[in-house]
Amino acid sequence: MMHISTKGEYGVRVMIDLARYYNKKLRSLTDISQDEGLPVQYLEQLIKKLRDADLVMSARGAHGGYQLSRPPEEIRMSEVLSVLEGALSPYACLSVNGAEVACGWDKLGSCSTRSLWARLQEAIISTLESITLNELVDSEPPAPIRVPEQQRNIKIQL
Amino acid sequence: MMHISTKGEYGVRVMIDLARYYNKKLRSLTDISQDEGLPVQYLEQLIKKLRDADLVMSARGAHGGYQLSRPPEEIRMSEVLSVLEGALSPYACLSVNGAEVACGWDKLGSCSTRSLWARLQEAIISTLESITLNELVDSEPPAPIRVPEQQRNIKIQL
DNA sequence: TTTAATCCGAGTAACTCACTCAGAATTAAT
DNA sequence: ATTAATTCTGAGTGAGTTACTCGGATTAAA
Repeated sequence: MMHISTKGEYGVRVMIDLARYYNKKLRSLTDISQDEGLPVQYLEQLIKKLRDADLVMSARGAHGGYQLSRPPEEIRMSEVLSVLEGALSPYACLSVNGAEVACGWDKLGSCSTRSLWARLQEAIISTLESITLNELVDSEPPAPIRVPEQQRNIKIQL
Repeated sequence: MMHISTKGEYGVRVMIDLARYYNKKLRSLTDISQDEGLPVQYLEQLIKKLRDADLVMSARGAHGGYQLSRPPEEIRMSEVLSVLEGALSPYACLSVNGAEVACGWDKLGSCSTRSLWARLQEAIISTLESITLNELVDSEPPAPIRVPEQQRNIKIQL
């Protein structure tokens, strides 16, 4: 359970990549995809979300690319992940901003599991809010890697 | 993201139901499903996992049913949910018991996101370990409810 | 004008989810 | 002994999600 999808994983990787080059140069998706070993066309979808949420800025045309809209220390992982993966809530009863959504049970006054999900959500959100992008950036940009095709999409069952 | 499935949700509800009747009587699945408003045949699948994990015991035949194997205060939600939903890890790099699984990136020494998922996992597991089943049980068994069919499976998008 | 890039919408194979269906095995009550 | 109530087991399924790909339009530097 509770696994994050490649949207979140790849998106965070992209953000870390951009943080390494913050205030240095624009990064094109082809560069990012080569250095991080991720499929370009899939990244296009992800970075659209990041741009719509104003976490990154883009420049079109030749020698275009992306850069962070804000310094890495002002970008919290809660923001990044909620943009990429949707609400950080483990259950429909609860939403990110505190607004509540009705479900069949709580209308009938019997949502015994609610406090469980509420506490879990609180834990998830507060940890993700406490981590900023610059904490995940190692000073040196590592050498470009190539991940073999077969080693993607690994999942643990039980 | 981070949403739990109905396996987890229903399974926790079943455990809460059984906790209410702990040391009182056996509960049949048809009773549970009627009182909680959940589909019987789906519960059969879920409770099999709970039984295999020795969280509940069963008695077959007429007037059979289920009961908790241990008192509710000795059952942690981390146990229940990992049985129902699989590992509580947000990413394949990390597993519940601390044993590590290789992924394409960390073998190449470039798993920049690892510490993020590690901290998230730590938060999730420690909160779920801190909550025992009896904390979720309200003293009085509530009146049986009937959840209208349409109101299941509600999900928030973004 | 060529080339390199972002943008955009659609399509898709594989998988997961949330169940249902059919029936066998076991036990209590009659 | 028969019936009824229950747990057990395995298989199937429609809808949705995931993790992509494909084809092309748009923009801008060289």
